[in-house]
Amino acid sequence: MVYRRTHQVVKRLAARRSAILAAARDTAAEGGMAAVQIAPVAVRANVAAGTVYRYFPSKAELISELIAEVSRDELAAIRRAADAAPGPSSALAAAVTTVAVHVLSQRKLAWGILAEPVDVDVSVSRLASRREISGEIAARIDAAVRAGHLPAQDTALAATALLGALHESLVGPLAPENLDDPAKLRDAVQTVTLLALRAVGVMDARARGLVVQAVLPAKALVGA
Amino acid sequence: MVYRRTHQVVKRLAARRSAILAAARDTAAEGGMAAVQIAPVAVRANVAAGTVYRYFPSKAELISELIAEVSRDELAAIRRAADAAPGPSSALAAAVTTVAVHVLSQRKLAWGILAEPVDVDVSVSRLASRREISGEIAARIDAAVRAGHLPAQDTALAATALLGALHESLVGPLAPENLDDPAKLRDAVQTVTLLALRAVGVMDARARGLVVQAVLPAKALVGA
DNA sequence: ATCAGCCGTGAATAGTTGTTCACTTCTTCG
DNA sequence: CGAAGAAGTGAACAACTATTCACGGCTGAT
Repeated sequence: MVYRRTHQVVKRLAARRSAILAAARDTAAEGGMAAVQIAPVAVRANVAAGTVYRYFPSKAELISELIAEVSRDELAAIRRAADAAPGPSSALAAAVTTVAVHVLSQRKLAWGILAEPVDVDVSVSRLASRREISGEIAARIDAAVRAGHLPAQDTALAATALLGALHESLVGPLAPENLDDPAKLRDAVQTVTLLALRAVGVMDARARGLVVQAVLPAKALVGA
Repeated sequence: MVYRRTHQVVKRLAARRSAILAAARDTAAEGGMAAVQIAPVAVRANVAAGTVYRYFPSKAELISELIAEVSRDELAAIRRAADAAPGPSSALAAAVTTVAVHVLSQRKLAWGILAEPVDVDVSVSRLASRREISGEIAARIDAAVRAGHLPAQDTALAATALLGALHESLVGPLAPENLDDPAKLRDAVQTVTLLALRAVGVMDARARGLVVQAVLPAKALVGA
């Protein structure tokens, strides 16, 4: 063999792969999943359509990786926020607020990742994505239950319900319109966080306190 | 003119139209929205593919009417259940339970109506459907707030969040598996109803009582 | 009975995109 | 430099279905 992959080439290949994924992500953030078609993504990544297939076996695989990537980022953010909280209830509040802020700051992308119709089958990766996030929330609920802050309950079902509430009310088709206004955005985040905390059994008065504390650090994340 | 539509013909045309819609509904209930293709629906309705287009200008229109029809039924059931309740809080509990029971008893259809990817654009009719149901729930929350049973809140946002929670936890991809078992089904309905009531501010103890009362009549609706 | 006009038909059409592949260009190493 | 092989290209292909439409049969008034 007179040709071997040199380190430089390996790096270039990895960079190109990332560029294609990034192009897909940007496209989805702008125009939703429907806009993520091979040809436009290829153009955006400065490659030919055929090149995309050197890196991803199919469009389904490309989108699956996109979903996985976004999901990873989301999960990391949730963990970071929750781990920084002083107690289990605060951690849960922080986790919920983080999800709310995240989906609001990238609404089209979130909608695409979560629910937008896609012409290829991405159900397994969407399922995995939901499972990860839901599992994390469930763990936080469980911690609060074990600490005696919440009544015993089916934490997995509760976590799923909370995420459904957040997504539907913030990025679903009935989501309020003017969420670009920072004040309205904060109100919406507070409102849904309050709903979520009460849903799992936090007393109204205590929930209101937790919400206020959770929203302060989360606001800083909006830019991230 | 030597031909005019006689009453008999008008009736036959209406019947055929209904048959096509019913075929579409059955198909969706069995195989989801993806299975609702013109050719299979036509076969099921005992007509040719072209005939479908004598009754519906496009597939999008057919599915839109399907969504509207299911939505109408759902709304009627919610109103019936809520109006039969003794007070505003019971009415809200009944409404929530009704939604839960309905989506569970026709999970594939519900998923198709609500969120399943469709190749044609049905966003407007889905939006209308959600608006109707959400509006009804919002009205019930509002009634409970005005009766002093709940704290003041953004009822529209709360209603949307509740529906999101119900749908995601009961028909979403993370919904529990063995909901065919009646006991498990009842547990799931009770759990999510409890979550929903607490979310809007019903005290835990009181919410548990409302749930029990609401689930009794709702169980009878499962067959409907 | 008969004919005008509507209803029903289903094979053919058309438009959309993911995917392929023969060919070109680039990279590595003797 | 030149050969070997990998990466990149993009036009052509394939598959899937909604939609069309020219034709045959049915319905209803005369």
